[in-house]
Amino acid sequence: MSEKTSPAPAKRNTPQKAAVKHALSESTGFVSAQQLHQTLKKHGSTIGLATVYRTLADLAQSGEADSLQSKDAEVLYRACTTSHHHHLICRECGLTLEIEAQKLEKWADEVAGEHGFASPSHNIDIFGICKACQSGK
Amino acid sequence: MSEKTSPAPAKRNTPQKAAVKHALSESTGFVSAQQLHQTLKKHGSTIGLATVYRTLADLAQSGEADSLQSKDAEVLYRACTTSHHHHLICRECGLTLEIEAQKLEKWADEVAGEHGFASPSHNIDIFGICKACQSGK
DNA sequence: ATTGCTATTGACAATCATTATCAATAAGAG
DNA sequence: CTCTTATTGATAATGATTGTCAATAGCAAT
Repeated sequence: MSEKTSPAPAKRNTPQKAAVKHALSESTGFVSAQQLHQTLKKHGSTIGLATVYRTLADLAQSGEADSLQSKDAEVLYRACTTSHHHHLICRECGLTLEIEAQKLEKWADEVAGEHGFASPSHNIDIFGICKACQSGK
Repeated sequence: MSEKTSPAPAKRNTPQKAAVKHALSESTGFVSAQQLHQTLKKHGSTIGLATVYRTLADLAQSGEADSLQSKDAEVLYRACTTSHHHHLICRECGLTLEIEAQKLEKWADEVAGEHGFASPSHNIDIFGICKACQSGK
């Protein structure tokens, strides 16, 4: 051990990362790493599956993407604005709308505080069947 | 095919199911199927892992247990009252408190309705560090 | 209490998403 | 251009969950 606590990895820009970002921004709803990998390959990319996973994890950590768990125990990602928000997701087609809810943020933090919980965070997602899927069916 | 849509499986009462229910009710927070299986075996049970999974899935479906996905992509279960509610969960020790929030239920359904989404449902969980874990640390 | 039907069980194999490994490659600084 | 090392990609490994299937055991009828 020398002195610093963080070795400062020094990130590099690669065409793979750009490709993942682009593919993610193209998607309308939440997509899995597997799906994204398929899409990328379909478009001619030779990107590796592991790289897609790594890049998505990075994006999620840096706040450039949102992630949530599907029923099937897979993680879904979606490009997003950096501000905090929640989602209204169609169970049929995956259409996703971003929802702002200052009241909720406040409510959640209050509930945590009332019970003596520190560092509150929360998970709020609403699901339903969107208009298109209701009529189209 | 005869006439009914559902062959009505006709559930049976077995000591295994009772054991799982009991073990689940003993747990204070959320536990995984794997954990529960370990616990049961530690107490002398010879129950199979698959049976634990099956029983938990049944309990979750019948509303006798709540389930949620952990970060590690595993499903956690917890015995609960049959009424709808949410959770305040300690990230450290797993301590879980049930939260009632009529306002929230209403809010979620309204948001869905405003955007034309039918059959609304939601996923709301609050996380934090409980008092004990804050001081004990 | 005994019998018969079949839901249930448990050991094990099979899936499937995700992560770790590691040699080869290619950013980016000098 | 050269060197350092972050990054990549093919593949193996992991780990939770589900499927398979013969053996077992509820439970309703006898």
